[in-house]
Amino acid sequence: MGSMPNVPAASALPRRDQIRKEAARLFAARGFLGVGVDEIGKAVGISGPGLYRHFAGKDAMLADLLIGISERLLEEGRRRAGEAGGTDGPAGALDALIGGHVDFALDDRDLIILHDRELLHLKEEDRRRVRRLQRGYVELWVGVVREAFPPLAAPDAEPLARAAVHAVFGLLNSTPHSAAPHPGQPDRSGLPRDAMAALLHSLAQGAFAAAAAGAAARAT
Amino acid sequence: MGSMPNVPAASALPRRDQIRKEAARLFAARGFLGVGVDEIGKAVGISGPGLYRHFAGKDAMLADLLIGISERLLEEGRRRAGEAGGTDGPAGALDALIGGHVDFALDDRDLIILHDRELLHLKEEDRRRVRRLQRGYVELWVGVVREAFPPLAAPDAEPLARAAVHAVFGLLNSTPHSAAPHPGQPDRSGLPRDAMAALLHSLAQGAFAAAAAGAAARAT
DNA sequence: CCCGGAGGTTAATGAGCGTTAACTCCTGCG
DNA sequence: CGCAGGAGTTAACGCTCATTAACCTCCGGG
Repeated sequence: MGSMPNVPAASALPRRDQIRKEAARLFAARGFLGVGVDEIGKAVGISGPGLYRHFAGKDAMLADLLIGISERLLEEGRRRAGEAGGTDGPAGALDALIGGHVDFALDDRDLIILHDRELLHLKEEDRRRVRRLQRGYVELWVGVVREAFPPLAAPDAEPLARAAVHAVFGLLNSTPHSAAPHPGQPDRSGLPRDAMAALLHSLAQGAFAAAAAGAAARAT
Repeated sequence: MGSMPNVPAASALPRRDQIRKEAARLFAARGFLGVGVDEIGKAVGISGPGLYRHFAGKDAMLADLLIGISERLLEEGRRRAGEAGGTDGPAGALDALIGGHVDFALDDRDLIILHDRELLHLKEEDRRRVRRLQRGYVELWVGVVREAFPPLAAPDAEPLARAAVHAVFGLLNSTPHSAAPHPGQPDRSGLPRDAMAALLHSLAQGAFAAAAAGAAARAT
């Protein structure tokens, strides 16, 4: 049990991580139900049921991916918001949240796609777990946004803030759609990565600002 | 062939439309590959292969849905933008486009979900057709947005404008995620429909305004 | 030296599912 | 009346696919 597994150093990644990566790519490209285990096996150089030495089943792979990304999002979000919030106040915290999510959307496109596309193929228990993590992430954002934009801090503006956060997630997660299907990680529709990141950042901030302005106007 | 089909008047909808509606609902809820033809049949009161009297196959149902919504989006978009653009200029045209898309997202949630979730399950030919329609729709928006926001009209700001449009689509199409899975069409997370529509409208405008401001700043 | 377990392999199993075949049943029309 | 054809039904076929079984092969530590 405790024996150190000899690292082949040929693949740089442990088998399990290699499977994760390829499975994510395939699931994102053709959907969870659209890819067979043989295909995933072939992608990592073993074939078919050999995967069952590493995962309990196809469902388990998806669960692992979705739980993993949900945890990372929440954890990183808390960390960044906490750090930036301490030094730069709520506005800085929101900036940090946006920046973190943009990085995720640009660098882990496959997982972002799966994150809200394949949730329904999880078994009840795993689904609940992922949803709890997602809810926590949303709450984190809602709190920060309401601190950063006072008009949204009014008690009856809470549903508004929450809906705005959901909508901005949709905005930030849209990058997969504006990019080519599966090439490695090239620049997208003519925009270099940094320009895209800056654009998404601006769009998100502009959206929140507009929501706050609307709420302020409605509050008379 | 030309015989008028007797309308039973019990279902109000022709069989074909009834199938379309139920299929859209089921596909949106569980994914194209996740629902069987027997299930669709049961949803419309006939069972299993009876569907083949109305559609050539399961693929044909999905193709019908995706082509239909893509055509309606483009057609309605052109109509609204044309009308509003004539009287209220580019800003009015953009407003009309946003309003139209918001209506779609709120009233035809199932189709909006399918629209960018299940495109890959179409046969090459149908997929190309849908993509051509989608591209036309995007171009319509890009043109209007660039007219409405002069800083985006600069030649080198074109990729920026296109990316912004994609992102705003993501924002507007996000409503499915912030709502309950499948109940009829109730109010969503506490927000009445009109408030949600107004919010989405504000968010979209704020996002575009921010993109334009960013482009103006970058142009020195 | 051996032997135990990690990591694979191929073959078999069994369920699910899209589609087709072969029959009804009803209804409007000539 | 008779019959053509639209609309359904159930049964059967064929294929895919996740999972399991049975078997093999290294390799590191007692």
